Amino acid sequence: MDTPDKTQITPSSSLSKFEIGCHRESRFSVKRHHFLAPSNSRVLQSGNDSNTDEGASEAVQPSDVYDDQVKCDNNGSSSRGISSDLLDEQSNLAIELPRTLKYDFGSPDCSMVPRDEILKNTSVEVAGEEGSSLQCNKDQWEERQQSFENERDLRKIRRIFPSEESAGCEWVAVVSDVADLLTLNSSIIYDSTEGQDQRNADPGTTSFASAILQPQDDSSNLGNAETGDSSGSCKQSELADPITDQTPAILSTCLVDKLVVSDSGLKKDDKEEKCKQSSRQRSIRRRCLVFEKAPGFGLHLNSLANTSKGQNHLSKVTPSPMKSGEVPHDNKVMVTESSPQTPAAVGGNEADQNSPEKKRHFENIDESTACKRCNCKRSKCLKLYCDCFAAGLYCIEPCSCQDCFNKPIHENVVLETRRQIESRNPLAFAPKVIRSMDDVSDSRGETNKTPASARHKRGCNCKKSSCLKKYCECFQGGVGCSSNCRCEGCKNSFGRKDGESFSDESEFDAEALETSEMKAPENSALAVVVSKGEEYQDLSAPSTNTSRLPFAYSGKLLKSFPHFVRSSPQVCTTQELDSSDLSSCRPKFESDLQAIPENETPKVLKHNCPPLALKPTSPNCKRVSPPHHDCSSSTTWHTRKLILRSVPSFPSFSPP
DNA sequence: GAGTTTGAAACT
DNA sequence: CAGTTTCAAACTC
Repeated sequence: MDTPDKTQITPSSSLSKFEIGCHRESRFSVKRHHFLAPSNSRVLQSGNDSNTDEGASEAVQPSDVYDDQVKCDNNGSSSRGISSDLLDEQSNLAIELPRTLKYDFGSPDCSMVPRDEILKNTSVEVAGEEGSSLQCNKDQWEERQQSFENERDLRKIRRIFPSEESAGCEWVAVVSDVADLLTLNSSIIYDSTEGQDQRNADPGTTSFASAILQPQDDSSNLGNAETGDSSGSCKQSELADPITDQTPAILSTCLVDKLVVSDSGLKKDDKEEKCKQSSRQRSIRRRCLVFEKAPGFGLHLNSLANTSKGQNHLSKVTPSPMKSGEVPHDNKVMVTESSPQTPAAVGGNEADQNSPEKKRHFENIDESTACKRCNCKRSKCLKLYCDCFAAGLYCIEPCSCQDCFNKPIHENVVLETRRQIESRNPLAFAPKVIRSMDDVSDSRGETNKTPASARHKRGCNCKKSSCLKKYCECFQGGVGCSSNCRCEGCKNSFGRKDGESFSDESEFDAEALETSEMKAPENSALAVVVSKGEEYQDLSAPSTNTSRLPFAYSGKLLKSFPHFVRSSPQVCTTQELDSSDLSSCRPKFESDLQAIPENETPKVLKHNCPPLALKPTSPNCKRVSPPHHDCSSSTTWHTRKLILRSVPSFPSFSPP
């Protein structure tokens, strides 16, 4: 039998430890995924050498993770397969144990003494009976699943679990509390974790997240089906603890376990069933995590613009449907995420929303447009031609691109390409549209109707479209043209640039605007940065500032949310933001959002934090409101939040 | 769905 | 920096 030796485990153990401190969300997801892989057996051997830092980095290498991910996917033994019905109870146990052990073990500050004991016991038993092989391929894994010895191991493990449940209640509760804290108030995340969270969105995280999404369609469905009617509590945990999904696996796991453990009324069989469900639920959680991460990058309209006109702002933020790996939970997740404080917002239709079809119906989203996806054929999605790439997002299955390299598995290529592009144009990946409250009264004397004087970063160069079609980036972004534009015959309904005038203002309003409303910003692929005061004011007072953009972001759709790619960090304080020169400053501002120095409160937060409204008080409170008037604010806000947390510079592996 | 138009991005 | 080419989205039919 293939049993990893402890030396191999060691790194993992120390790794987990490290991860908890520095890369909670993502790393954990990564690890967990690992565990689901056939080769996860090695985890079982996680010995006590948690002190061994050596090799930790190696184990943490995103590339490694991705590689594993790829392997898993390729050999058909993805987490999906394991977490699904294919495995019996024992399998689930075998899988869960490592996961639990690892995290528990690695968690330095987690009061899991009981589990340490368990770990030791488990480690000894499992490792002792099994061989010392370092590798465990699928076949071996399967064989192992069938072996009597393995069953015996599992039985032993099972014997451990019961006591663990009770013994672990304490730490579970602790962790769960933490998770709750994380969930209850997004702002706490910043306050309490500061630098840590900043690292959450390292490339590895997002990349990995992206990677794990695709193969989970089945499990997704499974989970959906199961949670849809059988585990209301589970769903609640997901809905009520959106952040938890991003939190370390231990948190998620704990929560799940908590559900089981806390349910004293359950019989053993019920608990076992719960246990199985837990593993499946974890799969769901991973997906959730993915989605949370996905929209993290920048305020691209890809993410913002697609808010529904209707009541359903929640759904608007819904990540685009994942192709084959479709994750029906995406909507739910996003909803949860977008309005963590308002479960009621979704609670009412929770069950219904779990159904993709019903959710879509609920969302009232045009399927065909709800998911914007690229269709690159020759750029390999590694050029700005690609909307996904340009938006700092990974392509996902819904994309129809060919020879796409903009995927997590090609992370290095993507990052390198991005680096090169940024070297040429530091603002290449910066949001294209800047919105500033201060800019309301256009000092340039432009006849602009765009609320809050949103402006395209570079301006357009339209010649024939009269800036009335989506060919025009200004129009597409729902902003008026400015002096930065070199357009000819500008008739931008959002505001024409200098020197351009409408022969008939009424015509403008009635026709151009109407046309705009029908076509423009719905699927805007442009990125938007809300700067300075408006960032908050506009958000909190959606109906006022956006009056001029009746349709600006009322688009029904949301571009898909391929996973964002970390953007290079830039530094800029909001103080540097001068309303008169937002264009030049924007990048810096953006960087504040995207790249928060580790262990340091982002300046943007220090200076503008107030509003940061990081403390959404009401579900309906419109925090960030891109132009659309609907309630997507909370969602948008969430996006902002994610940005702050998830666009860190390269993670620092230096211990705190 | 195929073909055309358009303008940004990339290239020279 | 300007001109040209490439590219993919937007648009039209």
